[in-house]
Amino acid sequence: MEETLRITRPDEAGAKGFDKVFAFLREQLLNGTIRPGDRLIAERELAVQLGVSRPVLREALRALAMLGVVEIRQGMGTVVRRPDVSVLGEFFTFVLAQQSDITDDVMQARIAIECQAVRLACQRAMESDFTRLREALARIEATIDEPVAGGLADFAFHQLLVEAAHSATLRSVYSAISDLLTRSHIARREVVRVSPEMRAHLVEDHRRIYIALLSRDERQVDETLREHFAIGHEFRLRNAMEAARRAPAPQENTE
Amino acid sequence: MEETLRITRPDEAGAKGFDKVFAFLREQLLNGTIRPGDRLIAERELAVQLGVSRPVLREALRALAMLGVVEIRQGMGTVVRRPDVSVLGEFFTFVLAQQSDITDDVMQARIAIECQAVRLACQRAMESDFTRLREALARIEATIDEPVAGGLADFAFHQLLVEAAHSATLRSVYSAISDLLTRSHIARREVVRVSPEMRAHLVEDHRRIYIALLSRDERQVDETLREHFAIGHEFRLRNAMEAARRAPAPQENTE
DNA sequence: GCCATACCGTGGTCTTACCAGTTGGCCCCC
DNA sequence: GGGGGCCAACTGGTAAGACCACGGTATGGC
Repeated sequence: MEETLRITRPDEAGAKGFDKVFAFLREQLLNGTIRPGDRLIAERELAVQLGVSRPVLREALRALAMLGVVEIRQGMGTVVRRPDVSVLGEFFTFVLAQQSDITDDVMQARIAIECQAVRLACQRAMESDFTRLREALARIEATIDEPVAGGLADFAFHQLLVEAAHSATLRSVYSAISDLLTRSHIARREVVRVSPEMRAHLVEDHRRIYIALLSRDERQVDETLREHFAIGHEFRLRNAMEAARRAPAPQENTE
Repeated sequence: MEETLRITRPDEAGAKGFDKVFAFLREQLLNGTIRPGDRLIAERELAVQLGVSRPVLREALRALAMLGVVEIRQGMGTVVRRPDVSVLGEFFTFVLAQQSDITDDVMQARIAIECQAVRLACQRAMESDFTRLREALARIEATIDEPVAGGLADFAFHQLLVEAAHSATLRSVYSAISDLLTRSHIARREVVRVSPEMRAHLVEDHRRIYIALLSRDERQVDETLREHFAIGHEFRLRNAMEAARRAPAPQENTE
């Protein structure tokens, strides 16, 4: 599999050019050799040190900038950033532009994170978490008749569930995922009205989750949450069928 | 805010160079003017048409490639891709890498993904998935005495569990996470030996997961998997305490 | 008719030069 | 002596032209 190895082995790994540079920087960033806030050395010098031309180095830097790992500013230099979820906006825009059916798949990841989060929350949730959850519950109840505000309240509640786990990783992954789901909701805002029975059910459903979390029983809260998602899914399917002729449009305000 | 507009307005929007090119391609892609599967015109010609140099155009193309929107292949040309969630893996790798005490926290995300994956797998797993799981199981058994190979076999099994869910999103997130965990394992490879009783248990534990998946009972397979993780966690803690004086070093080969 | 080779188009890279913001120091003027 | 403006030396941003490496295709010999 090893191809005829090059005579002019430049310096290190088999990769060359862009791949080499990208891999190098990636490694430095992941290893912590280069840390957020650091300022990279100048492009010209860095290019020499890595044994590549400046354009190639710039390609790699642009790629990293696209991932939000570094920030390039003219005259200032290139500094390492701590990437946050804001970068995902660019990406999700492209994803949603072409495949709208991805939401179902992403939803699976959301359920995964959220269910694990509530389990963790059973161990780690503090009084302040419960307080905020109660407030969110009240807001869900108060905005039950408003499609937009109701959806936001709903989302806020679930967000707080994840916060209660006090896990930075779960929080990061979840926010990225929920960002995508939120965008898709907004994108297809040909709102299907929420039936009155459904509204009452929504409040009760979230309250049950809250109660389950209060008991700090991992299994119970997990299952309660899964039921909530299952019902939301079923409801979404029903709506999709009813409104099948104008668009495959779910509504917002279900979970 | 509009700065003193340039006399040499090149052609269109206020942006110039990279930004102009990126915005142009972005627009074309989102508008559907360029669709997935299409092949972009050659770099040289495209650069001329856009009124920029080739390196700049290449920077933009690399950026898009990083987002998974296009795929650049030497000799073939640049083709538009249907972006999928696989890009998230690259992103999460960077995001999660820079949170301080990764492993424990990331492990929670891993459990989250894997447990959801096996649940989905209960619905979607095909015969081929089971076949590969059986093979992985055999490999675990065969390499039970080899620390490195054993760890790989262990990892492969869990990887296959996620594959069986047939969810691109779960797969992407999982690969990013497991990549990080693998790194941390390698980083602290002052291997603590796996006790003999533990070895026998390992094989049996994975077999139980496989059996549970065979039954396609979501609850059961979820719980079996969680037990597996819990035992691995406990074992890791015990080892950490035993070897407390030289480093907080878990071993590889537990889960 | 088949296979090997040369050709052509593609991305991949290098080189060199110059343009454009930022910064900081130096000098001149007040 | 102090303050403000100018200039120089950074930094990244862009341009042009050449060449290399890879893939497919066409064309030649066999």
